[in-house]
Amino acid sequence: MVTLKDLAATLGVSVSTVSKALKDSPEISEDTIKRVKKIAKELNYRPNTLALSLKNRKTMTIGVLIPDILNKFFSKILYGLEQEAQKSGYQIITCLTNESLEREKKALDLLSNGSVDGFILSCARETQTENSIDHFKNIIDQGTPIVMFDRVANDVDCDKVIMDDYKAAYQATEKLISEGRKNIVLFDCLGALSVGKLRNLGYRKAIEQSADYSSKPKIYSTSHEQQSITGYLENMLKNDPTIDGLLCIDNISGVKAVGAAQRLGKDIPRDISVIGFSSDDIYDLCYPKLSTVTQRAGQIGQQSVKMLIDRIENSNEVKHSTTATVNFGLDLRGTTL
Amino acid sequence: MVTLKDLAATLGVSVSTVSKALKDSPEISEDTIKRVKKIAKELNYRPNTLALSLKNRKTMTIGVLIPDILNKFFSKILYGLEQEAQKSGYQIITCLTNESLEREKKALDLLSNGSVDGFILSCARETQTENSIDHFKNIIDQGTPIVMFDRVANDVDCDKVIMDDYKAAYQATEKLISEGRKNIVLFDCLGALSVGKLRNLGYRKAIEQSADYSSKPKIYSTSHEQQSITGYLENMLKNDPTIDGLLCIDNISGVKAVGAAQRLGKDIPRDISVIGFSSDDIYDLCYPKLSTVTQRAGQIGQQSVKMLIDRIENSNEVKHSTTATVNFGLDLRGTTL
DNA sequence: ATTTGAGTTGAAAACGTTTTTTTAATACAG
DNA sequence: CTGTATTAAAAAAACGTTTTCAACTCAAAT
Repeated sequence: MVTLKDLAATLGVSVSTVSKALKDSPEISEDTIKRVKKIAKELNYRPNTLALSLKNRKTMTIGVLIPDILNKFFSKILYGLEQEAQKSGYQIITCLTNESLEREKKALDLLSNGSVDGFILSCARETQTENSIDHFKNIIDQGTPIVMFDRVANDVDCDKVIMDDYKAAYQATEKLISEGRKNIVLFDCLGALSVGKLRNLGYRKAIEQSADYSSKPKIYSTSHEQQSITGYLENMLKNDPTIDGLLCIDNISGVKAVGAAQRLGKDIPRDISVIGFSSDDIYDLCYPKLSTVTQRAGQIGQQSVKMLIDRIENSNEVKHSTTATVNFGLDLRGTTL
Repeated sequence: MVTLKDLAATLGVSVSTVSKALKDSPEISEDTIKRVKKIAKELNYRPNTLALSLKNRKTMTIGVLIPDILNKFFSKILYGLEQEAQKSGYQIITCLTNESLEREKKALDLLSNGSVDGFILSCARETQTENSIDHFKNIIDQGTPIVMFDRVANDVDCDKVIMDDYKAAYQATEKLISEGRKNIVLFDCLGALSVGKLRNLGYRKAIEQSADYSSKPKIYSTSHEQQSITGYLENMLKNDPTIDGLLCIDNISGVKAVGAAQRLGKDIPRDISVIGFSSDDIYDLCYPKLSTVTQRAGQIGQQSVKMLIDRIENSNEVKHSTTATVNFGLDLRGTTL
């Protein structure tokens, strides 16, 4: 690593002269500037980011906490975050919390000592189950801004980016009702996740509000172990054979449900309509293609970065927290009428 | 941010005393140590990582370059990397190169000024197409170690972690031959990727070497646009109706092929056997479940971290580059006999 | 009473920057 | 000539650490 000192030494001038020359300071003579730049290029000098960050108390780095990188929704988010951060010259340092509260705390702790200018995060499952929020509050009190997305903690005062999960489930359910379905079921393997609750609520509301629909809301739920989902769905469809509408509120079970129904000899979408939630290209993995509520993951990421950078770069202004809502899509493909 | 200076000021001692006290130096009296630690805890002092890195010329950070985070193989790798890095107290800073050579160069450039202790990367598609390697060599010459995984550049002298793609394709093909298949096709949408070439080679070799198999190798290839793959596969199976064995060498088209074959009225695995490549749980998204060559992505990640940290922490020793080969699995599920 | 030395503490340098303050040298006006 | 601008460069301080070395205090040993 070649430093200013090295340049100064080879040229026989002082470090400060070199530093100024490299930024075209008017204090330095044209000639010196030229010489300095020449040698800097020759020796491939590049300023040490660490030293700069230390000096400026600004790292141009965003800490990102992702609960589950294996979930495509989150990898898409990460993609959006990266894209947008890069535009403004920010780096991203990613920590995978793996749905664990402890790891979330650790990650926050590790980075909140000057390593990052702010955080963008989605709460770990455990964090939401236990409704733990003090660790967030500490960071914020300490002056480091946080933007939460998707799985947000309502009781923490910070900027948030969400999708209108309530409305999405509501509209998807409405669609099923409008098809004349009589036994519309919500399948939930999201556990205590905030988004799951909202989707449940939206479904219920749509069912209860509809004049054309006489049955009660009916929710099947199971824990989030992916392995058994296929089996669970098959049993569900076997034991409750009049199900003719199915809203799957997680990322993947829509596709599995289509397969399960077909194996039971059901014709899709004649006998049963299926709508999934997805940020994925997974809809193409069954036939007919899955109709989905589409989460605009990329947009959520972009929006989060914008809000965080705004906070960081205007940290002097006081401005109370805002919540941005990113639009969802209701993409009707082959599994609905 | 509370610093040593702050602690020193509140206690009326010097900064050096505080520093030493916090690390239980025998130079410092028991009493002082106690007082220092107490106040440090009270004020929630945490050492500034930036300052430490600058001082120690060691960042405990690994730069990771991922070509495509939307590819589950890579997200699994990232997961493995994180897990393993954490064990040794290393941070990971991720850059998504998005398959672009230019972004790969930029990322390397950005981080190779003291921000990271080493790199772990898989080459961008463009890098492999253009066979560009100088940017890697520069980094290495400069003294920063690189570990490459999966998509490696043969002409760069550095540690590498790969799967035996050649052998994997060979064995998968052998399996199809041993079923008595007569028209075994390889479907390739991997373009110029190094791993794709190896898989092609393995397939060819198995076909050509087999005494029981009379046809020539037959390879269908298309560009890597995911959208059209389903259609392409359907056409392929329609136009070449005697295909009875199919080796799909990318992550996703195996599932699509199963669907396509079924839509053409073929019974799987009676009429046609399908084997995919995967690091994914995607095998469960068709029925019967997809037989796959399984890439142990997590292991690849772990191994990469181990090798890099070994390099970093023993940078004094000269030791020539090694290539680790991580085992693959041949998981026969429902789409083979 | 002086020396030795152990036990504590503090000062200073270093890591690589930027920026403010000083210094030195030259040019010009009175 | 003297004093004052002007210019160009260097020195020093700062960011937050760690570490080496110096300094001081007090008691024990001579």
